[in-house]
Amino acid sequence: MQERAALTRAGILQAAATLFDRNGYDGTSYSQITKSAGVSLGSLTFHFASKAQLAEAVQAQGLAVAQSALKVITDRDGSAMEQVLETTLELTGLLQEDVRVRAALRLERERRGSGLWADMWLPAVHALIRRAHATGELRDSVEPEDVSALVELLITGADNYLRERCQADVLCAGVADRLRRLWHLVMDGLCVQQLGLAEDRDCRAGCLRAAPQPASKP
Amino acid sequence: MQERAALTRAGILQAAATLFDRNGYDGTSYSQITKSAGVSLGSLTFHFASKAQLAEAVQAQGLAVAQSALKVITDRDGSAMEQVLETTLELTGLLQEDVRVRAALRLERERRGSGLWADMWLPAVHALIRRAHATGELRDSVEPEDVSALVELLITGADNYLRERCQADVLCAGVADRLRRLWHLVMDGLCVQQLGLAEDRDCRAGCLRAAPQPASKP
Amino acid sequence: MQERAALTRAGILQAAATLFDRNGYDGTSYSQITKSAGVSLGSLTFHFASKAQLAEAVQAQGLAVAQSALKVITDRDGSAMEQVLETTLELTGLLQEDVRVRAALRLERERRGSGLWADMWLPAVHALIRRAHATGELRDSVEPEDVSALVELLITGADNYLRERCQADVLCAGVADRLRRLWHLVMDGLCVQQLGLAEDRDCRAGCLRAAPQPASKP
Amino acid sequence: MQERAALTRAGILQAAATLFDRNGYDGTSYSQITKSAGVSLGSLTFHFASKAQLAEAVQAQGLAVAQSALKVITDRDGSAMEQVLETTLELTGLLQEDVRVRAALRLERERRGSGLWADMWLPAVHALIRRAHATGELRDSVEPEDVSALVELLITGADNYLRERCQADVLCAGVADRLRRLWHLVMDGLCVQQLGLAEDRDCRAGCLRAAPQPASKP
DNA sequence: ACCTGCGGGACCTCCCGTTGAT
DNA sequence: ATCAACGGGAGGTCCCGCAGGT
Repeated sequence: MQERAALTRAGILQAAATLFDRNGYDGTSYSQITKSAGVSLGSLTFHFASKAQLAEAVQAQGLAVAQSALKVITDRDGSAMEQVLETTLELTGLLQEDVRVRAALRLERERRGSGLWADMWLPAVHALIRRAHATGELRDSVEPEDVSALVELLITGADNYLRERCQADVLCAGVADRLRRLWHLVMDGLCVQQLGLAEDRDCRAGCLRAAPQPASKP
Repeated sequence: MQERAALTRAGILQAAATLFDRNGYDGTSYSQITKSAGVSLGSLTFHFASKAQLAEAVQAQGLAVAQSALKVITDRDGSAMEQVLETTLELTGLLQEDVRVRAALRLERERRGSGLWADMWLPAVHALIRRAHATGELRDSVEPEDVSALVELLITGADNYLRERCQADVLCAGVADRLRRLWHLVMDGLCVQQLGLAEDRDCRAGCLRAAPQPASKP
Repeated sequence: MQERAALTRAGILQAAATLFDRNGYDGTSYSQITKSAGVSLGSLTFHFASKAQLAEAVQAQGLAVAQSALKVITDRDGSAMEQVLETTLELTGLLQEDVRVRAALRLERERRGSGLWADMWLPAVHALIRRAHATGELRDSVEPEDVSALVELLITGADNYLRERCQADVLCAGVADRLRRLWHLVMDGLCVQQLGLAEDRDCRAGCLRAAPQPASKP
Repeated sequence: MQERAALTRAGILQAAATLFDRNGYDGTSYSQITKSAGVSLGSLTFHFASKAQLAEAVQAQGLAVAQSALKVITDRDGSAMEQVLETTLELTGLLQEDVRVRAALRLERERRGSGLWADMWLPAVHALIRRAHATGELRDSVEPEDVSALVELLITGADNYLRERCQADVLCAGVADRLRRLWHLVMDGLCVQQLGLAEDRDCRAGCLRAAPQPASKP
């Protein structure tokens, strides 16, 4: 009966992620989660000994989801800055579509949780940027450290931007388009020559069409 | 005896702003506030009937502080984009120094508070940007609406960036410098020619040296 | 400025009586009273040092009102049982019309207040009943003590009956008529021969037509 | 472990009934109840989500107790008015002995609780009275509706009468006797011929001897 | 004498995250 | 994996002083 347990666990995680994303850590109670996941309180505490552990599991799940999505990008070829652009687009796409990722980011912000989120993708992006700097893709006056910081800052800004504009589980194509344009704006401002995103490898095109994540019970 | 009341009220607001900024709305309790402000619970509820009202007062105060600070900038002359740059620098400076402003922004994000923060400064900035676009200060490929959105997004991103790096009431000159560089990075990317900020009118230079706001009791 | 004080005091008493009657002692708060009476909280505590004292004043006022109304009846002539009947009618009339009396009775029930209400009218009624017993107006099998108890019980029952049926400050003629019939029913059951109430001395006829008491602010 | 839960629940109900009966709804606090029932506050809120729900449960319990006690009477034979008399005696007996019934009645009076108490027994009594009227048991001048109203009024009056005279959980035989005499007084006044209550079916005789309900912890 | 603004805590209802017995 | 029980606060109301003005 290991499968049923895993299913229950996943249901709890999904419900918890949805609620944490919407109401935050303090704003989410056990009773809300049990109600939304359709499990008993005992079942919940069996799988997750405490609320903090549950939050950590939600964070870990969100990070894992994002990490595997990013891996696809870094495995492709392309100029360094193009990869940076694609990474940021992928992250904002995830932030828009996947409650698990959104919840992970929100939880990390609300609980003093030693930068796991940034550690996941910033090092790779920073390496790319350094490479871009070395190969002359960036303008001379630009410091690599500043670019990394700027990207990080823009990602968190985009998260809040999405949070204000979009209801939970409602995709807003307009906002997505705007963010995509903003990314190009910033990137082009930083680069010597303009970036173009090849259509055939635009991973986010698919993401913006459908929501592949499992639906949560209301 | 109006003065004592005003003093008490201000003390409560200051303590509440500090705590709201640090721990958020849900994370701040009446007892914490009373302890920090050194007043009784009865006094607190006399001035602010409910926690929500207190939060609104804190928000209003923060907005007022920011608004008056911004007014100084828009009254000066300078090119449109220079004023935009100064405005963003001023806002990030306030976000770094003044708990009241930080608290106001955080509270608005945590409570569905109908965008008062953005309404305070975005319209003016948007007008400046449109003017810059009309006078050819911006690159041709840049849409004014996108620039406004980008600035908004960067401001909220900067807020979170500061929140992670800096403790409350601790000035981090390094972070301030970095943000200043980032602003120039983005602005220069958007503009036809590079912006320079005249030293003699750099309002933020003073802000980054000292914290003029009243200290709160620990 | 004694007059203004008396006026304030009276206003407070009126408001308090209305609220005590409607919501009971525990269900009525200082803030409700001050709001309804249009006075400040300090003014209230100046006139009545504590809530208990205020309640006692309301009780005393209600008793005084009832007492003076009853005095008119006992000064008239008529058979003993006729006077008992008129007294009960008068009391139920007061209970229906006058919040001050209603409040006094309710407060006495809710606070262990040593039977002042009953002491006001029961002795006189008991004396009348003994006289009726002695003069043969009552049936032989009837004990005077039992009749007194019955009347007392019926009065309190009538109070509750009115409280359920009638909204505050709304006169319900139907209920009044019914109570009058009930009184005759019981009295006639106790007496050797039927009682008739002479029209020209029926004090309650007037009471049931109009509400002579001062109106309270809502 | 359903039994322990049921036991705890019953204990809470018993303690709550005792306190509600003595101090009323507003006058009874959670801490009093937990102390008296010997359970923790969490346990209380587990069984009854709110004070209002607890009050409703106490009311429902009291009504159920009274209803089952009345069922015995209506299943016996006897003249209509005899059954009315027995019903009233039974009700006053319950009001004297059983805190659960007393609490139910008091709670209904204090909280605007849509006449469940009266609905429980008044319809049956009213039917009996109509039958008595049809079969000529009542005097001609008596309206059935008035008799029903009179009985209802007397019951609530008796409740208050008992409340003033008797301490909680203290049986006062004298008062019980007096009430019994009063009932005969009123009934005989209404009827053509005197009622007698056969000794062998006097249900209240047993009630006045012992208190069968479970004792509460002080 | 009369009134007010302000402040002080104790207490109440109830929800929360958590743990034992089974 | 569950039912039941546990306390610890949470926000909020309440009744009431007390200094100061008129």
